Amino acid sequence: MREQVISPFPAIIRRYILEHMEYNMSIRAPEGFDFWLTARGSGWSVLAPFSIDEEERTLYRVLRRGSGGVVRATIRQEESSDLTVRVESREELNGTDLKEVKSVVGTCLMLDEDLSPFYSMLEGYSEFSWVAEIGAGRSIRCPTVFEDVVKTICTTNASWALTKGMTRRLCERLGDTYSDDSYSFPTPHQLAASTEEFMRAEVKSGYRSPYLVELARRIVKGELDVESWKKSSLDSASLKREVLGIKGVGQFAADNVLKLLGRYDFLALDSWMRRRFSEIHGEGREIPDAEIEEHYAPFGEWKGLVLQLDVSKEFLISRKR
DNA sequence: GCGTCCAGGTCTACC
DNA sequence: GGTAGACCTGGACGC
Repeated sequence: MREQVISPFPAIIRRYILEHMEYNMSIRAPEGFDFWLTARGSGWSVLAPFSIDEEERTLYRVLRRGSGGVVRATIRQEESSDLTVRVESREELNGTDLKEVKSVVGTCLMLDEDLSPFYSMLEGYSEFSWVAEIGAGRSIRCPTVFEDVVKTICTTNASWALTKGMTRRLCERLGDTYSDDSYSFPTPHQLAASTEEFMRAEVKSGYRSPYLVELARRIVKGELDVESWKKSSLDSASLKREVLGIKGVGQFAADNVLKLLGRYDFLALDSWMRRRFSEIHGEGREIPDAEIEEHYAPFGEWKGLVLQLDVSKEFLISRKR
């Protein structure tokens, strides 16, 4: 559908509107899936090239297709359970392109993840009955493991404002341009072609810069296949050892990457979680990690997710429709 | 406006 | 195996 718009915008904007194509699709969501709770409940949804509109309850994502073109997806959920996805592109898209976008959206929203075993396990814990009631437990992940790892490294030893700044500049400086203010996330090749000096000066990723460039270069050289982790047959402890092989990835970051791979065996404790746990369960006193570990041990392979929900309970319930 | 302090995880060297 | 110090940015705060 080509839009014909007569607008007061400057020429460059008007040309953009006249040239972009729009496609609308719907995606069947799993039973009880709450799109906005999932999108707003995850910090990932505000890290470029994701963005959200609180008023419209909309998630945006700029993405680079396998063939190289850049599109922007606008994702919402109306009253029905179906998700609506509007895809904007400056090139004509065919069925294969749209199928690719649909698949990426499914990956980002973890639509393929079955949480019913998790909800069944929680049935024995009345203090967590709210989790299944509101359909909590899902979050946003990136289209690639590479992007998830890069962003996780950008969260380490950084305030949230700094993390947001680093990821935004990564897209602006190294990604592909979709419009004046939206860019795709750089591919491993794009990041590998950068330098530590450029990253320090332009992305302001500081001492993380050599780690990020090295990660991308190892992937490009074929020394490291992080995408294979999605379907790895390794047990979580062995997979975690592999993740820890990336420079810049320590205990917290490795646990977080595993969570994004759908494995919740580890806690991914950061300073905010420790503080929240202390407020909720320790009357503000400092609590050793071993004690937190012990607290969630009964939840076994789900303990990381239970901790995450436990410390975010108020926020999640307040975001529920 | 400037300087100082602090928060935020990981790495490396050292014991 | 455990610990101390360095790494870097941006926000808060005091002057």
